[in-house]
Amino acid sequence: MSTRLEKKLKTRHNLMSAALKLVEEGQHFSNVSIREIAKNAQVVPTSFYRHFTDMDDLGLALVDELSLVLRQLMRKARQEVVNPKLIIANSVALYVDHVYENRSFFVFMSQELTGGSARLRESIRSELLYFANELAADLKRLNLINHLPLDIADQLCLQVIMTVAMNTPELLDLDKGSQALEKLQQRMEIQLRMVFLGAANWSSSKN
Amino acid sequence: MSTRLEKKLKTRHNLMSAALKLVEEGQHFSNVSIREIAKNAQVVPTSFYRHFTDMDDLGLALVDELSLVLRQLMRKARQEVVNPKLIIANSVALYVDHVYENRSFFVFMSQELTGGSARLRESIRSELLYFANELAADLKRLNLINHLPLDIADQLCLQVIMTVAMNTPELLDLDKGSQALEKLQQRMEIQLRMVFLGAANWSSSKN
DNA sequence: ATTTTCAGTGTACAACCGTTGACTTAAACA
DNA sequence: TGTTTAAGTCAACGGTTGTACACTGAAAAT
Repeated sequence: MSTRLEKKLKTRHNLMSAALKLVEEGQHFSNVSIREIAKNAQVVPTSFYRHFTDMDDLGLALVDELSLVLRQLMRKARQEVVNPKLIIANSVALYVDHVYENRSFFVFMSQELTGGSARLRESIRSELLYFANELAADLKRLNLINHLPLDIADQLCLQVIMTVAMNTPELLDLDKGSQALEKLQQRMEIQLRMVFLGAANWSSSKN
Repeated sequence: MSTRLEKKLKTRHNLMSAALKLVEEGQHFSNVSIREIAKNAQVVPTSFYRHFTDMDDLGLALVDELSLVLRQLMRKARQEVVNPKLIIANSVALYVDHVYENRSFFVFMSQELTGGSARLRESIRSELLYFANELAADLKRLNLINHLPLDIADQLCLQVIMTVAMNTPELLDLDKGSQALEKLQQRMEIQLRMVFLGAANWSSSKN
């Protein structure tokens, strides 16, 4: 009924999902045990080693999946070509939605960006950097930052990504319909607008 | 030779230092065990409970000490009243120095800002918020942001703090004299200048 | 049809964990 | 001087951990 490879991949996926689930439930990734993961994946503990050498190994695999989640977000954003006037507010709303839809991934990312092993941190950072470059390409394509010097445009996009990432841990602590979330969302919009405004006025300043 | 209270406080301090040391050595705070801390503090494990009910309790005590470290930074910054033209570059350099001088605290703060228990996270966030308000008061006193609307000034200061905090994890991964550190420092300066520039041009924009 | 491969099983062990309760002993107190 | 207080000790518990090793059984390869 199912090939061996299919079964293996399925178990692998179950292990990763189990880890993610435990992280989403509040545990720190470095505190999740192999046995706990195996139990949640309905597999005996030693089976873990058939798929990953290490928890770090599993973490890196999760980062890879994370990149898919980010790419998916990018695609959603591209489809919603809107009035440039509202692009910031819309993008923030889109992001917030995406975070709630893929909560566990963003919990994992936020945690490991600052707390994980050196390799995991590095891995996530380079993922964000890649994402920033994608954003830069998109904004250029939409003629939104063409008037800026190239290095300033890149810097701007990196800062946008970092600003969003920086607000994510707090975002993850708030309930979906809450007033606090509304406030945070507004704050993100203001921060982004400030950054854009700063970039726009960069050349005209005496730097 | 020494009062009972002195001895107690000393042991308490040893426990906190031991925890901090283990965190600095690469472990995540939530992964540090009471026994390990006790061993490093040259005390029997059960002695831990004479001082803290919990690891969370110890964590909150560390946040309190952290606030002292931040206040100390603020004081240093106030003494260095410099040419406003260079204030950003100087402040960044000052901050970087302070981070290297109090490495373990900033490792702890970075970790727990995103990864710790809900209470710890909240505690550190409010610490940063307090710090942002202090900064706002100082900048107003120096007539550096007096021309801005009050809410924008506050928003600016919060964003400055968040920008610095956001870059700290990466800062902690770099060696003191390295070229990568130099680059990061420059990036922080640019980011801060962008934010200031954005705030300065806020009113004149159509918001 | 027979052999090989290998994902998943089961057992086992030594190390570590948090926390308990009863104890010692020296400083603080009356 | 005698009594109280409480920081630090000690032994012990039940539970969890990572991982080694030998195994099974069905899919894949021959």
